[in-house]
Formats: sequence, structure tokens, C-alpha cells
Amino acid sequence: MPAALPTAAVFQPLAPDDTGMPLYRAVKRALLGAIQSGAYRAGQTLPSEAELAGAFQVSIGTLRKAVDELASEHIVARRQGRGTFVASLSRERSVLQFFNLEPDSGVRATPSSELLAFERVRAGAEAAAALGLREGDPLLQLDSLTSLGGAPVALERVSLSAAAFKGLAEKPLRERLAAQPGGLYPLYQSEFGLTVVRARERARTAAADRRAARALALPLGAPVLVVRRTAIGLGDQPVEFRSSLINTAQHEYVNLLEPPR
Amino acid sequence: MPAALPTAAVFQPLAPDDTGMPLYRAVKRALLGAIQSGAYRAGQTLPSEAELAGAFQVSIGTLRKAVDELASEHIVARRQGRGTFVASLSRERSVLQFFNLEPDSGVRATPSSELLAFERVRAGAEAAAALGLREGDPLLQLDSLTSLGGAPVALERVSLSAAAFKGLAEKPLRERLAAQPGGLYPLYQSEFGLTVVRARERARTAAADRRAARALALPLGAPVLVVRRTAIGLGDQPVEFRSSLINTAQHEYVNLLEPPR
DNA sequence: GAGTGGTCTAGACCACTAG
DNA sequence: TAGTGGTCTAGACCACTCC
Repeated sequence: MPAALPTAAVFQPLAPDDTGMPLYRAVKRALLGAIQSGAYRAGQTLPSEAELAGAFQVSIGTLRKAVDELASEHIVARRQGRGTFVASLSRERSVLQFFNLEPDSGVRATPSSELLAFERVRAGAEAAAALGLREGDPLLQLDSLTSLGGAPVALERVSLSAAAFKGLAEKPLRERLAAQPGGLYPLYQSEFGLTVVRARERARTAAADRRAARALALPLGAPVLVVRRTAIGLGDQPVEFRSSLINTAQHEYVNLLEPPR
Repeated sequence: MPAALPTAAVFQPLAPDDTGMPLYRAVKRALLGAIQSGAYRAGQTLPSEAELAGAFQVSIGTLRKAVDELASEHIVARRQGRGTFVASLSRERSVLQFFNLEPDSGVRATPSSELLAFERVRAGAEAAAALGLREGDPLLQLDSLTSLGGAPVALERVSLSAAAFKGLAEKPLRERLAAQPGGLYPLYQSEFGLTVVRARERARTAAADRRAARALALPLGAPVLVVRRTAIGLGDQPVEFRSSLINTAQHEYVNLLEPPR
């Protein structure tokens, strides 16, 4: 890992500000920009609060208020006595936040995924819109089967921009999925520097077609849940689009309705 | 509206604290307790920050940090120049937070509900568990049909503790639903002092039975979404349990996956 | 103009982590 | 023991709302 740049090379005192934006928000923006630009990577520590306050020439209280907001948005994490770290997506958190299928038994196990297919395709209208690309742009398309406690629960098709995921190849992906269960997001982060922080899902029902029925061990025409997800990264950019067919015979899709921030 | 009690009658200086809990958290707990106990009701203003800081004998900064957390949990809302208000559930917010069906057209309209049945029943195992009651305890059970832009989308069965909703009667309820679309939650708040702040939902698929097919204008056996919801109030107590059968032919169930707080 | 919440400062001291 | 984030204070001034 390369040594961090000197703080003064990254941050300068903030210029007086026409917009009437509070100072702590300007500080927050500067920090967020540095993180999104890659000057500090997932898991790295930021300079100490005292050092940052000095670089921006603001008081500690103001600096802390900026970091407070970044922490509440899970863009950084603080650890007393150690420092402030750029958010990284642990396997546990990835599962907690982005895998919301729960067996009726209530026992949550870590899901495992098997890669069924890996193709280069051209973007259709829906994937293009979700990923902010144009129709016909090159995509990587992964088909996978996710199981929980040995039973298949979801047949998934993941679409990724080929440009953003340049170098992703079938064989290492298959091996990685087999060796490290916990889904694709930790891999997006470690291999491509893309940290997924939130997602938007839309669900509806459909009748299982032959392919889904076979993969999910359901009768043809059985009702399945269809979930389409757009996952969003640290820089607010779309990272993946995925469509999942879910067997809810022994599992439920759980969702917490909390107040908007 | 009765005049608010003098602040000093509600809040005393905090006793020195054995637990090592930060002072601002103790302040937050005291404020939350006063709100949950009903000393301040939904929509009322709290005493000013200066007054509260004086009553608790803490600095303004500490008092503000306590209120910050309550505000971030949407338990109170601040308005500059006016004061700090106990959260109330506006019709708009109730719809935004607790109605997550979106038409494929993308145009979000306010849902309207029609009361189909109103009964007194005894709690079954599931409703009892969700509401923290015992099997056989008395419930009010409301059946309703929710429509969006004139088209029926959800057939719902709502279970309420008869003890908590004493006095709720069929006729005024029916009239209120017709006159004020926006669902039941604003009514829970204004008539029973119960403010719903969050909910947990579990979704799965099923085939429409005759009753559902007729109400939702679907063929018998068509796949429907079954959502079971437990709604939680300000005091962390369950307020209602509801089970909904949803027609997702022209609508989708949308869900934002955000980082946990 | 009086009263409210919002921002910002400049410190002090505490609790935790690591070498 | 040095360095980090966490808590707490006591003020000043600003922006907004209402009378």
C-alpha cells in the first residue's frame, strides 16, 4: 500500500464561500470529494481530526460535525483511539444490508452463489437505463444461483458495465465465489475499487418459466418473486443492475420501513 | 389544548450517573421518556433549547446533541425560528414512508381505501405474536381494499388490539377513510395518540384465492404478493399487524436498501 | 424586537489503542 | 506514553419566525 499523501497536499484552507453553505458542509464536500476521487481508499485511515482541522483552518468542532455526517452515512467509520477509516464493505455487512431473504425457520445462514454463465452482451434498454449507459454498450452478464442452507432460493442475472469491470474473467470469478461466500460486492470493492453503499429494489410477482422452475426446484408456473435491483456506489454512480427470481416457498423477503433521512 | 406544564415540573437536573452513560444520552432518554409518557403530544412544541439546558443543568451544546439524535430518529422535528416539535405523521409522510407501491407509469398518486368489513375477533397465533398479545385476546379486524388511480391494488386485513383502540367504531371509520384518503396512520395518531414511526414487512408470493381474485380483478390462481407488516410506535410498541394481498400486474413494490443506522 | 434554532469557536478533559 | 476519537463547556454571532 502506498504511503498516504501529506494532508496539506490533499486539502487546502477553504475559500470564502459565496453560496451561504455552512462551513461544515463545505468541509464535508471536500472530504467526500477526496474519498470519491480515490485519494483515500476503502479501509485506509484519514488524517487525524486535529490535522484535518488545521488543513482546512476550521475548529475541531466544525471538522467533527462534517465527519459526523459522513459517519452517519456510513461513508467513513470512526474507531476511538485508532482513527477514522474510509468505509469498507465487510462480508458480514454486505450480507446484512443487501441480502434480505430470511428462511421461515428464522435461522440466518450465509448465502452461497454458484456461477452458471458468464457472457459479454450488449445492453438492453432496461440495463442501460439503470446503469446510465446507452443501449448497445458492452456489458458483462453473470447468471448465478444463490442457495441458503443448501437449498436454491434465487436465480440471478447481474449486468455490469464492461468498461467499469474491465478484466473481470469467468474462471477467477467462479473460484472466488466458491472460496469466499458472501456475494459479489466485497469483490467489486477489492478488485475494482467500487463500494456499494445502497440500492433500490422493485419487486413484483410472476409465474416461473421452465428455466426458473428447474433451477429453483419448483413446478412450472409456480408464483415467484421478481426483484430488480440497481446498486449505487460511494460516488452516487450505478454499479450493477440485477434481476432475481426468488422462490418464496420456504423463505421471505424482509424489509424495514424506516423514516427517510 | 391544555397549556404546557412548566419545564421545571417535567425535567429535573440529572442525577450523577453510575453507568458511565454519556450525559447527552441521559438527556436524550429523559426527553424521550417525557414524549413517550404523553407529557408532550404529537405536534406540540418542546421548551426551548435554552430552557431545557437550564432545567437539566447541562450546556447548550450537550442539550443540542441529545436533540440532534432525537431529530435524526424523527422523534422530534426542529424548525428554525419556531421551535422543536414532537414528531407528527403528516398524511404526505405517512404515504411516502409506508406506502411503497408504485405504478409502472411512475406517477405516484395518493392511495384511497374502502372499508369492506369491521369485526371483533379473537387473536390468532400470528397476530397475537406480532402485537405482543396472547392468543384469544380481543382484536379489531378491518378488511379494506386500497386503490390507486381508481384501480384496486391491495386487499388488506388489519388487526388492532381492542384494548388499545377502544372506541373505534365502524361508521366513523368508514366516513373518515372516504373523506380523508391517506390511510389509517394519521387516524391512529389523532384519535388514539399512537404515532407509527417504523414497520417491518415480510413478503412472499402466493396464488390468488377466489376472494382475492375477485377484489383485485385477477384470474383465479394468478400470482399475488403477500406482505405481512408489523407497525411500531414511538414507544417501540407494536401498533398494528396487517396482511396485504397485492396485485403487481401494473404496480411494483419498491424498497430502498440503505445502510443500517 | 424578542425569541427560536443553526453555526462556529477554542479550549479542557476522558476513554481507548497501540507500540 | 503518545496519539486517536468522544464528551462537555461557555460563550458569540447568524438566520429565521412571529408579533
